[in-house]
Amino acid sequence: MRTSKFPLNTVKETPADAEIISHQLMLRAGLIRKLASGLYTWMPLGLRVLRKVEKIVRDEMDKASALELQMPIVQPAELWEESGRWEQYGPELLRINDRHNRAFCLGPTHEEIITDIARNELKSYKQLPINFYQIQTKFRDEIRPRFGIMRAREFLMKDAYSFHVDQASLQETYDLMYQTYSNIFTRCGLNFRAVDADTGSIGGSTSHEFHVLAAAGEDAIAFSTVSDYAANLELAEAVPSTDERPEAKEALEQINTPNAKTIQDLVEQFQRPIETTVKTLIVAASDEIDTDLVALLVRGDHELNETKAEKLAQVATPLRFAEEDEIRQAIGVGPGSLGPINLPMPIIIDRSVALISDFSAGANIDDKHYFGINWERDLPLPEVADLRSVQEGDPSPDGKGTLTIARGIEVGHIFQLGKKYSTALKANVLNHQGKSVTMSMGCYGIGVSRLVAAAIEQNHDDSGIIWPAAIAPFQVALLPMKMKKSERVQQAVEKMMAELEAAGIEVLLDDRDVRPGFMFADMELIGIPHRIVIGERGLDEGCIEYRGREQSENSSIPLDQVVSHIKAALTPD
RNA sequence: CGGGGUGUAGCGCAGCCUGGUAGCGCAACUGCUUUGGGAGCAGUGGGUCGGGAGUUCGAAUCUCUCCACCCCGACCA
Repeated sequence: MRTSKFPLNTVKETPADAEIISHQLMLRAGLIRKLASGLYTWMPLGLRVLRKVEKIVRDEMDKASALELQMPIVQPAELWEESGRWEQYGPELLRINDRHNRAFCLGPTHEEIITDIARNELKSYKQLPINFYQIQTKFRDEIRPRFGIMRAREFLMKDAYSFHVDQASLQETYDLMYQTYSNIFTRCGLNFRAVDADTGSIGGSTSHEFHVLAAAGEDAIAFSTVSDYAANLELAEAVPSTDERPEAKEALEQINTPNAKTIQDLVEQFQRPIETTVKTLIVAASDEIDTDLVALLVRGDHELNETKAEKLAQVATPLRFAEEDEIRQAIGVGPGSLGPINLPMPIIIDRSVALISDFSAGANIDDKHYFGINWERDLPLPEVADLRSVQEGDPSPDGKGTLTIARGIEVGHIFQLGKKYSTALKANVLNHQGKSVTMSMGCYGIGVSRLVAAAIEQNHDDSGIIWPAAIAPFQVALLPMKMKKSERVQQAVEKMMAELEAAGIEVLLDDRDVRPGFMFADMELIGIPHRIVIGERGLDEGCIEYRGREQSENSSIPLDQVVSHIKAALTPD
């Protein structure tokens, strides 16, 4: 390909409305253009990258014996009513009426459609297991689309759905998909982690998210420094580093603390170690108990994990912190002096709180705190639960190593759906005994367009994108110096171009009549992994100059060795 | 949807407070010179100042209203 036939549309200045680096670079490099909020055109250069990712995904899915099909984007309301999601899904589901005023929606996902296919087409256990997939445009009317292609309303997704006669078969395919996903992200050259995930509202038992590690990630994930353990921060189990509570040494003492409203104040004014302070958080109670409020206690240096708190039977869903006047009414004290002693409501304490002695907390009297509180001596030990978010350096729950916390971009998610949709839509097959059984289902998604943005988040420098080899739009940038003036350069470039293309290498020849610096800057911005410069200077020695996108020095390569050199550079390690 | 912010040439911005012929840089186009890290000079084209209404002799500028877009939160590939 030649730049004269393949306009690059690069821009030097960063568009004002792009916040994160991948969005900025995708606009600057001319990969995408915005049409409206959350809607993007993939320009020719960007589409080449998208297609490469698609090809890798397709390749690995086919290897895993999944079958590609393609379902409609527009879906009839009836199927969604049958699954119950027409009501459930909310405004993210874009609903439309046709000319006959029949209700449809734009597919945000395809469980209903594929389950309808399955119940019509699959009759026998002999046809199972089977795994269908498609790579197709999805539409979700996101509340707030942002970060360009990363959270767009229209996006490209690979979604797969598997059907099974029993759980064991589902587990087998699930494991295969886990491996397939690992292969896909590895081939795309990404640093990723498979993370234990919340099954949330979709239901089912087991679920993993695949996260690309990058600072711009929207999710915090915790993972072990030595093992495969990784979990969403909301879900990572907080394991105390000690398992015995030390002996009580101090006497219980009520202290005047007129200027201490926060843990920070207490630590600074009274030299109490922060690890022996306790935060008392008052939240709304669920209907399961008689009181309106519940107290949750975590150590002063820990953060309450709202997801974990919400899962407690005593706590209202969604979690709601009590207002100051509610607290005053119930306890007769403001939020700055709360503590477990004489607290007129159920108390649930974090595991680590159960393991401290001689700790400090509010006295439930304005401007007073207790120091030297000890469980069982001064008050009974309340219910203990895992309430806090893990922190960097906490022991890994699997007992191997400690936890590191990083941000991740979710590019894949695999679920064991179980029978949620197959039951709702009555998708049954006959089993070995000739009995009708409801099929079990798995579903497996990859955000194909998001993956492109994630790859940039993880691979860029000040000059622009650094594509991982497998998804680069072109493999080699061929840059002639003063081609218009030099017959010799012209001939050498044409010959080189022909040789590289004959060897199956994707070359972008910059045949624009622009200055060298302009070419270099453009090729670095769009992230071509390998660069060949041909000029009079090198030709005198019978050489070209080669530089990898991540290198800072040129190397000279004899003309007749260029193809083999490039081929070697393109071969994965 | 709640909170914050921005709309002026393809992109980045100034002008608005204090109303009076719409400007700068980049990009584009033409010509000449130049050519190993985003060239120089000369010239050219491009604007319903987000839309509507109002105030005024006169509105990019003041008022009202609608719209679009961006950022923070709940959701998710």
